[in-house]
Amino acid sequence: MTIRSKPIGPISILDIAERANVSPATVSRTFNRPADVSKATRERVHGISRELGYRPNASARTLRTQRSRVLGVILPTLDNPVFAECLQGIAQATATLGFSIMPATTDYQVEVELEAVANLLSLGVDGTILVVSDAATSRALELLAQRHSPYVLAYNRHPAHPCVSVANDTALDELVQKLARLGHRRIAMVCGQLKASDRAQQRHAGFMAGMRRAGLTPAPLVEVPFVETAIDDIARVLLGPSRPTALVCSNDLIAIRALRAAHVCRLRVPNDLSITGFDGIRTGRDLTPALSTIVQPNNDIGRHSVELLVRALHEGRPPNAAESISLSHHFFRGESCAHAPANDCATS
Amino acid sequence: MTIRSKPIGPISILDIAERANVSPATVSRTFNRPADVSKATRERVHGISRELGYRPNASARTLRTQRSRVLGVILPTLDNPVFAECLQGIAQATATLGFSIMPATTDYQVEVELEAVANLLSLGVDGTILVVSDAATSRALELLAQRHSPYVLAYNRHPAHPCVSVANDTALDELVQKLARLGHRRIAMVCGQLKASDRAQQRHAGFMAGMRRAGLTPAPLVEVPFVETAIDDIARVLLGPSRPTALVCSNDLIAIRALRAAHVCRLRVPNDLSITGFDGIRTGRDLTPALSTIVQPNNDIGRHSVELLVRALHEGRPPNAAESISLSHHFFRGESCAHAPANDCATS
DNA sequence: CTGAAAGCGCTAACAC
DNA sequence: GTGTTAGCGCTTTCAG
Repeated sequence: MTIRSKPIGPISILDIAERANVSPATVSRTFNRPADVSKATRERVHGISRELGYRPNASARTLRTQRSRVLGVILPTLDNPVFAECLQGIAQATATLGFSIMPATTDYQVEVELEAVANLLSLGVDGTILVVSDAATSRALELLAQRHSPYVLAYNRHPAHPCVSVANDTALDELVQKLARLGHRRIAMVCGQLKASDRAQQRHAGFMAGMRRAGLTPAPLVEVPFVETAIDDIARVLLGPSRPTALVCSNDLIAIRALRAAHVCRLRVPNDLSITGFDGIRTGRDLTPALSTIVQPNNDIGRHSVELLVRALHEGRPPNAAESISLSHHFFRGESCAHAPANDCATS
Repeated sequence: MTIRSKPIGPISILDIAERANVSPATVSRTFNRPADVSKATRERVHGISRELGYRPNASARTLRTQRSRVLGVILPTLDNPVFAECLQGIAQATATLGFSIMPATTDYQVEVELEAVANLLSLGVDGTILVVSDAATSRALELLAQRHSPYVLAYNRHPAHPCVSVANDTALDELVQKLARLGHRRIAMVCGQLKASDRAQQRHAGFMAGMRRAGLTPAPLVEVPFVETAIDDIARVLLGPSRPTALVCSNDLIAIRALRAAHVCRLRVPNDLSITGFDGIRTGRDLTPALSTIVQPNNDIGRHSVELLVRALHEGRPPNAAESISLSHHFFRGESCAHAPANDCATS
């Protein structure tokens, strides 16, 4: 039960060295290259260390070696389960590999992204995993590059950077084809602030391409800037003229609010209206109707980001764009998506 | 657009000192006690630092001062939005106060809690915010105490420790009274593994007290150990003999699955069955039916934990149990909760 | 108001 | 296989 009552002040390598009758260097070796130490001393040192609960001081080690075994993580917000699930994956993978993480959230503000990177740099992280608003114009990435600090983008997808992501555009194109095959003709896309997210832009581009390919005219884009008003904004569209038969939402949080908006408007989902999301957050599967969505492996996106970054670090180099990982997505057809209503189903 | 192309290797205090024609000590003072430096040199030093993008090396500073301005955070999992929302609050508050965080997740395993604390200690955190399985028996807390490392518990509620939490037991007692007033007689509680969470135990205790106070006999406790089987487990109860008219769930994630279970069993919520949760996660409000739940201020729990901890640190002492903060909860009556079905409503 | 010097705890040459 | 030594970048007495 008790953990040992000996040590009061922080224990240092010198304390261990003294008690083990060896030099501090040998203690250091015992931890860093156990093979270079005789079995006898190794066991003695380990024994004493365990007894006193000694762990090498990370700051001193970092200062000396210039490596911290800490990864910075920059995310828009943890209030969106997508990023929380991803961070969970990052936390698990880093723990396995003996790394720690220092996360910061930006609330989608680019100035905060830059500040966060500067901060992480001074904290001495070995590398950074980040989700930026727009990879093409990010000053945060610029700073990282200028400082030659290794990084991996998660969710963002850009040919000039190492990224772990899914094919946002393809996914939406495919989705539109599926909806078209279900008889939908009036399909509207709903998204948050387009300029705050390159993913949303890519998804929108895929949507437009898909509509074109299906020979359909897209309904006007519905932008819902704030969560507070999202339900009202969507309801307004649903009550307007020539209401869509399908709402394609740029993420699951919006899709869930669209579900609510449909309810408010007394529309049945999926009988009167089909709704789809994007992200595959866990909760979506437990909803009624179960949310149809393009599932991306959020935990794995985190995991792979860590693995890609750490692999490069071990090889003493930054990850590069050519190593980008494209993870596969899939469409989960939940109950929120079905055939277009009969009277709307102009199967030409 | 460009961020400056000068510096290649990491810039140190010496570089700044040289260019500013002052000693390193003066540069240090400029950052740490600006008042002790003449306005002229201060501005010169700041100018050059900004120009070169210099930021003091955190490891060196930590090693020297024995303070890192980093807080450790230990949470069960980020897959539960409760903790993700809380971490968001922690991240925001720490950023405001000039601290950084190092989170770790435990997946509710006590050995992992202990390991995480040991790890954070060697990383030199100034303090730790944690959610443990059981505050009364936590070895992680024991280690923290033995090392005199400041900490604050979030969500846990125990008289011997500094905690930021809500009155779990009271909340459930009150809830039961509300349900009784709505005519419910057969009320069952549903929770995860009781032994993995002292909150769940407290909520259960409050439930039992409330039932007693209302003169009701509680239906057998429904324990749903795994998320994978939760819906089936709950459905089984709903299909069994003398089905409850109300399901009181120990958290929102379980409540959402209970909603699903009701649907599977072709029960209408709230007409045939009332369901309540606990936590007040954001998504609950957007569901249909909107989830009735005991709302706790997750973001604020994080914020206050940080503030309590940092205040104590500034005063050079650990937070103590007497400073514990009890935040207020409230019952949000969403559409998932209503009067008991008429035929079951034995208003004596 | 500013400088010189010591040292936080650790690791990595380099000797032995 | 082990010890000696220097120094990572910074802050902090202590002088001046």
